This record gives sequence, structure tokens and C-alpha cells, in this order.
Amino acid sequence: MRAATLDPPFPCTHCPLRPLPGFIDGSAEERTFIARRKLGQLHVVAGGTILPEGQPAQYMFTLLSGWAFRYKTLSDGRRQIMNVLLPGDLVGLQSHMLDSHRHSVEALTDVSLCTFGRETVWAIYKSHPPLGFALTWLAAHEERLVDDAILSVGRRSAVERIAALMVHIFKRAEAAGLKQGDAIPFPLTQEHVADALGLSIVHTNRTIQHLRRAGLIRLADGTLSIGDLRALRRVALYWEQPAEPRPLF
Amino acid sequence: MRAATLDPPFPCTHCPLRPLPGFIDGSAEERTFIARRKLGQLHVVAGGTILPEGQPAQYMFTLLSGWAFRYKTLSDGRRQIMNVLLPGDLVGLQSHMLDSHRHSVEALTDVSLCTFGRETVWAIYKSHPPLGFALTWLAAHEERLVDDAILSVGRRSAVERIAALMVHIFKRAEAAGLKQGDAIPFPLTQEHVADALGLSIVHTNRTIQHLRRAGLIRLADGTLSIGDLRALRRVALYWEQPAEPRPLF
DNA sequence: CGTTGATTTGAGTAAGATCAAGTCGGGTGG
DNA sequence: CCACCCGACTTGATCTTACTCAAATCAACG
Repeated sequence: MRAATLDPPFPCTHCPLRPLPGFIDGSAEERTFIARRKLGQLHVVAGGTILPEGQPAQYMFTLLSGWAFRYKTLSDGRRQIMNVLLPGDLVGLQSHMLDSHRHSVEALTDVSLCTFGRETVWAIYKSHPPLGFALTWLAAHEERLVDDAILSVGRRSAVERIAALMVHIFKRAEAAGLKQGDAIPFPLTQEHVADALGLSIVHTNRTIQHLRRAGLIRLADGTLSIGDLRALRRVALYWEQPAEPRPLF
Repeated sequence: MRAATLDPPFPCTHCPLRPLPGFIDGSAEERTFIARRKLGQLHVVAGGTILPEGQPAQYMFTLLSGWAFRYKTLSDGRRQIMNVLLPGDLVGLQSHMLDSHRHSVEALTDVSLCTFGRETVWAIYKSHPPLGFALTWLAAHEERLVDDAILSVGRRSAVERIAALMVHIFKRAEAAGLKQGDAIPFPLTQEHVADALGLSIVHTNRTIQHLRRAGLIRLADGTLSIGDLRALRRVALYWEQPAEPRPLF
């Protein structure tokens, strides 16, 4: 399943993410500090495992391109997806702090990741306090995403959950520069959606169709577009604060 | 509902939490740094609001004594409890990073909190890198708790959820030094349990009774004890790593 | 002693799960 | 080129878990 290669460092000066409006530039000095620390790019094919639950943490990554997701499983195989990971997202910060991976991460599409060594994290705090702060910021931000997710899974109905997830992913993909026209790529299968929302596949399917027939989402061929965002938000009881610019490592 | 008073600083040298085995001591220098930054103790009565969702973040707290919980609500009132807070837990770190409270925090019992000002967080990163690291550690740890919670809510049955919650709270209360004999205080009502697990009150009640009759938990008069921890774990499909010692602010 | 919050019980219902097939499209190998 | 395979998606039928509504109990408290 796993096919991974480590390429020589892609020059951070040509980082495709940094120029996006959603990311904080940081000082030139900080940027070169990060660039120097980068070990290279890891490529993982769709379906491959990026981090395996239980193993000791070794590297930390920034997702450079492609989609991934974070999940846990129960011993009998039931799976819960905690979060979807998009370009710019940090992979493995939590694992790094707690010394071992408390969840798995799997590539949803072919993926490339900027790779950092274990010692980098500590170096950040010691020599670049603002970057240390940024790391905590990212941890707090990630926690907020999971907080939102648990609200959905615990208290929203199936339609509301699907609607909320679609809005959420749409906005994040947009911020990551993935929107083309009025559509974003949507590489999740209905099984992924089900596992993210605590629903069965069958019910997920019927609920998606319901939203499709209501004209609230267009979802086909791995592409999602939303006709009336406000209406979909209303269905989901979902209002988020406008996304703040975020640090990038 | 809210009744809060701010007392003059309780001397950190007599901190009742620091000596507990679950907490990291830190250097004497770090301890005095924290002690100096402490503004005083905030007391909130049971049922009072500690942080209100939506408001700008102003203070950060360490829960010194009592129980609290973190939650979000949907616009129609449905409530999801994300996490229970015990002595030693940091309150409002996430809010601090994201500038405003993305969730509410309510006191479950009468509560007292060590209070820190907004500027303290930044000072930590600038002058005490290891404490900055510890802050991120705590954020990562909190995220792990929510990750575990969403696994329960999304993929465990009602019995499994209740069982997992009981084990989880029991172990955490124990680590916070709250175990007396083989029992811990359990100030949550069944409504709290329901809102933490995404269940209705009625079903929560029946499920708790089920576990009681099976002899797996004793829960009465605000007190919880567990006869056979291993058996309860088996019911919950719940195995956690042994708790690591954690930083304390 | 009435009120209030928490827990409990009963009855009926609905949302969503499970089981079982079937479709559809894109590879793959003969 | 075509048969067939496989994964993703669909559909139908049935069943179960958990929800809703309603009311009773019970203890604490003023």
C-alpha cells in the first residue's frame, strides 16, 4: 500500500503556498530558518499511510500538495476521521509533542510533504520565539477544527452534518487556493464522508442525494460546487468566523 | 447565574497541585516566573460561566480546584460538551491564540482559577522557551482528548460511550488527586453526560442503569467507583496509554 | 408544603443501521 | 477487442437503536 520516496529539497523560495492570501509571510530571516531545516519532500501515493498510529514520532511534515486525512480506529475496525488535511497544514505536530502518533494519517490523493527532523521543533522555540508561538497557534487552530467536528457528530442530524462538512471543506479548499471557477476538487469517497461524520455509507449516500436534489450541492466526478452557500449554511446551522491568516512552516 | 470574585494571589509556593506525581516540577526559576505573573484567583460558583463563546479573550486561567466543562451550542440550543476540565487544566489557551473564545466554559462545581493576563503568554515564549514548548504540549494534549471524544461520539454505541467516558474521567480524576479510596467525585448530571456523548437524557439514563446492573459501575450521590476497570475497558473498547507527567502553569 | 432539579419509567416513533442486490465506469489481462 | 473485475455508488427492504413525549418519583430546600 505504501509507496514513499524522499526527494531533494524543493526550493522554499518558490513555495507555491506562501504567496496565497491565507498565509502569513513571516520575516525573511524566519523563512530562511525554515528553509534550512527542511530535509526534503516525501511523496506518498493515494491510499498510502503517512503516519501510523502507535509508532514513535520521527518526522514532522507540512503538506505541500494533495489531500490527506487524520483518523483513529477501534479494535474491531470502526474508523473515525477527525479531520481532512489540505496544503499548508502541519502533519504530526501533536505526535511530536506527545512522542508517538495517537492517530494515523493517510493520503487521499498523491501527496507531497515538506519534511522536518525531530530536533527542529525544539530549535524553533529556542531561537525563534515568534515561530514557537505560531506552532501553538496552529495546535490551537487544529483543536478548534476538531471541536467543530464533534459538535457536528454529536448534535447535528445527518443532513446538517453533510451540509456542514461540505461548507467547511469548500471554504478550506478555497483558502488553500484549490478553487477553480466555482468548484473545488473533492477526493473523498462517500465512505470517507461517512467515517468523518459518524454515519453509515448507505445513509450518507441517501443524504447526499437529498442535498443534491434540493439543489444545494453539486457533487460529481470528484468535484464539489455549491450553488447557494448561504442556504447550505442555513441547513447546517453553520456559521464560522472569517478565516484568519495563518502561519506556514 | 454568574457570581465571580477575584481574590489576592494564593501563594504558588503552597500550590496543592504541583506536588502531585502527575505534574512536572519545572525549575525554581520557572516557578517563580509563573508565580509573579499570576494576578490572583477567580472564584466562580457552580453553574457560572467562566468563558462565554464569542467574546474576545482577556484572561487565561489554570483550574486550581473544582470541575468545569468546555462546550459549544447550536443556534437552536443543542449543546455539545467537548471536554471536562479538572484541577491543573489550562482554561482559555485556545481562545488566547485565536483571540476570541470559540467555545464556552462553565463551572460544574464551585471553582477557583489562577488568573493570568493577556501579555503573559507572549512573555513565556520570549523569555522561557521551555515553557513555550510546554504550552504547545498542553494544546496538543487537549487536542488528543477531543480526538478521543470524537471517536466515541462518532463510532461507539451508547453503552460503549458511557463506559469509555467513565473510565476516562475516573483515570483523569485519579491523576488530579481526587480519588478517595476507590471512588471519585462525579459532579456531572446525566444531562451533562448526554451532552458530552451525543445522546438523549433518557437514553443516557437507561444506559447508565444497564452498566450499573451489570455491576460495572457504581454511580450515586455524585460519586463514581468502578469495580472491575479492565472489564469496563473491554466493554468500551478503550485502551489508553499511561498518562505522562504534564506541565503546570 | 410547594417548588425545583435530577432521575426514572413507559409507550410510541423515527432516524439511521444493516443486509442484500444491482448498476456503472474504468482498468486489466487474455 | 472483449470479458471480467473491482471499487464506488445506488436502491430496496427490514430492523434496531436511540429519540421523543409524557408522566411519576424523589430529595433538597426555602
